[in-house]
Amino acid sequence: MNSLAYALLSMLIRKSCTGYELTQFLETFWQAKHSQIYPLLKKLENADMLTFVYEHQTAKPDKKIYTITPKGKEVLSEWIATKPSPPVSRDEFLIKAYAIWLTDTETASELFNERIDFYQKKIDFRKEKIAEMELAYGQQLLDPTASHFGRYILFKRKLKLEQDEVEWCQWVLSILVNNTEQASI
Amino acid sequence: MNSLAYALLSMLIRKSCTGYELTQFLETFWQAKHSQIYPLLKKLENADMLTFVYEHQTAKPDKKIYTITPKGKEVLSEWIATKPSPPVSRDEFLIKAYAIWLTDTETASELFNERIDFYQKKIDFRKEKIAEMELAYGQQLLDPTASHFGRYILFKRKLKLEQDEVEWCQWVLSILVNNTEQASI
DNA sequence: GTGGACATGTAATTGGTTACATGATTAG
DNA sequence: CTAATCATGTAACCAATTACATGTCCAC
Repeated sequence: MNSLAYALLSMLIRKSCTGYELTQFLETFWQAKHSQIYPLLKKLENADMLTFVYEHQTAKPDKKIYTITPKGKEVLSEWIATKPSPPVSRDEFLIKAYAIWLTDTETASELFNERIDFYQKKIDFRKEKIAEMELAYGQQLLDPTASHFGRYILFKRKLKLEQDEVEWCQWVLSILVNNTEQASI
Repeated sequence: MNSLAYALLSMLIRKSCTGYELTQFLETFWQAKHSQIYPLLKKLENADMLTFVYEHQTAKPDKKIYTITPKGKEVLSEWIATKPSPPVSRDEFLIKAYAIWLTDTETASELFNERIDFYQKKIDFRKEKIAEMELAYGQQLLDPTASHFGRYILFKRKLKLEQDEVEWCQWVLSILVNNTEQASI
């Protein structure tokens, strides 16, 4: 049982999903490719934590819809109370930012502008999803025992993070621009 | 050449270091254990991007002090201008936060309180380092061509991130507490 | 006609963690 | 006397990415 396994269980306890859906919606709190997810779902099924049914589709490939079992629920609930291992973040951009003094203003500005674009798209997506949730569930989102609570607080966290990233990039850009002006006087 | 290799080069271009030092100071923008770093330093040395000298120490093991070569500098500089791959973050706590509705208020509060402690320590450390930098280099930190610039902007970013994390945890805790009160009336 | 969404899987490789290994010094 | 810091390294294992593999439909 690795972290990804618990991540899958925590999504499936809210609603039954296909591996394809899990791959897409996992992004908020974990990242994994389908090549890691499909074998793991099979493993969890063998361990009696999941079951699945086929849904036949014409024109599209058949779906395998996975559902969590009582055993899966138990295993997940017990795990939540254990101490989480420290967060790991690996971001190539930060290496480049650290070494940004080696390059020219144009290259530096381009890097930061692309970073802004990248996060701006995330912000738009995030705001849309938050608005959808608030419209659909309203005050119920602030009930810690409701199944949408976790997703809601995570999206709020991510939005702040993404907005701060853009602000920070703009701050750095302002320094870069300011410096270029001074140099050309 | 993987991301870690560039992370090592970007540290070594600022000043020569031992593998041990690199392991410690890398934390801001990458994470790696010494078992990954030592073999990679050897590999970079074989590729003529690094050189090293032994520093004999009595009572402590000998040090290998690595220095970047002109080739290493060139390879690093060229890499900076290339498009960075998207950030990857894996945080077990977020899985637990997502599934927090499954547990009781006490367990949930403990998780969030421990998270606050974890980040508060980081904030203290970060503030100390920023203060040190500002004292030592002052306005020079805002010069994008100075070697401290990258480190400074990264620390500023990290501090904000860590402070926001604590604020968010406190917001969630306030919801949890508020809800417990209502339930017990 | 090309690329993307849908949908699932395996194989090969690289990246990263844990454990093994050594050894002196210092602080609690 | 136990744990932590300094200091470097290897081996075994697990986690994750990239590449291989298949097939239809729809939009541009």
